[in-house]
Amino acid sequence: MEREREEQLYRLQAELCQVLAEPTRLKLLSLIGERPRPVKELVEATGERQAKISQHLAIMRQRNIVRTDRVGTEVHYSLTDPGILEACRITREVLLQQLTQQASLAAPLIATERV
Amino acid sequence: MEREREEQLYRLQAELCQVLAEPTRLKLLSLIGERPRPVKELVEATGERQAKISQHLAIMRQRNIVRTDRVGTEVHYSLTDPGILEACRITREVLLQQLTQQASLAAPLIATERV
DNA sequence: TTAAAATATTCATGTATTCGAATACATTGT
DNA sequence: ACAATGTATTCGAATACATGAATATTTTAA
Repeated sequence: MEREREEQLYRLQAELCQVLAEPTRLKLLSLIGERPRPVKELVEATGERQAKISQHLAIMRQRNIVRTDRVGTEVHYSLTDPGILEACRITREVLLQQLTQQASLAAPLIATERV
Repeated sequence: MEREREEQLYRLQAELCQVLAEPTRLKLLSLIGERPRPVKELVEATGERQAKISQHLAIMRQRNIVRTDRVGTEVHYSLTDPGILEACRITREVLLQQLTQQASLAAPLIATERV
């Protein structure tokens, strides 16, 4: 039963990470993280089609990552838990670490330009 | 061009998160994070089939999340960058936050046992 | 050199995800 | 009530992903 519970947690954690596993959603989280935003603004800022943005927002709503409130005809999106930004930040950091590491591996090869 | 670069980064970040978006891989990262481990041990600890573990390890190898070195017939896996553990930790934390929040929302409903 | 142990790969298949296109829904102002 | 604006949903197609089964590869020890 303890095992079962642990697996359940890993499954949920994976689902959470799945939300972060899409470039458009990462961009949206970053934008919404700065301040609450109407969909219109998100569409504009990303340059993506409205339907696409709406779909991604729907996914994040379902996961309770974002919340909405209406302001007239607009729907404003904000983060349910700003902690998600930390997750974004860390993954970005790990990525950059990876990239610089790869770059420093590649540098000598580029410098000598030999195989 | 700046735009292009930013999109590229989001794409890579998403790919990194994709690695974290699978329960078995999260479990594996946790195990490997404790100390380097031979595949055998990972198979045993997870209770999953060897092929499955090997496939997930292959994915993480391709993404440079883990590295290997042979010790006799065994292949020992270790983390390339322990920073990835931070990412796991944060996402787990956000998840738990979410769960307790939902629980506290549900509690009054359960207490009164009414619809 | 062969057997055994440990690990990796390939292939087939079912399932999930993403996206565009079209359309529906909701709110406000007239 | 209607038009306009802003947002959401549905559907189909393409693609990606996870998994089991079978098989291959590598290393050691005999």
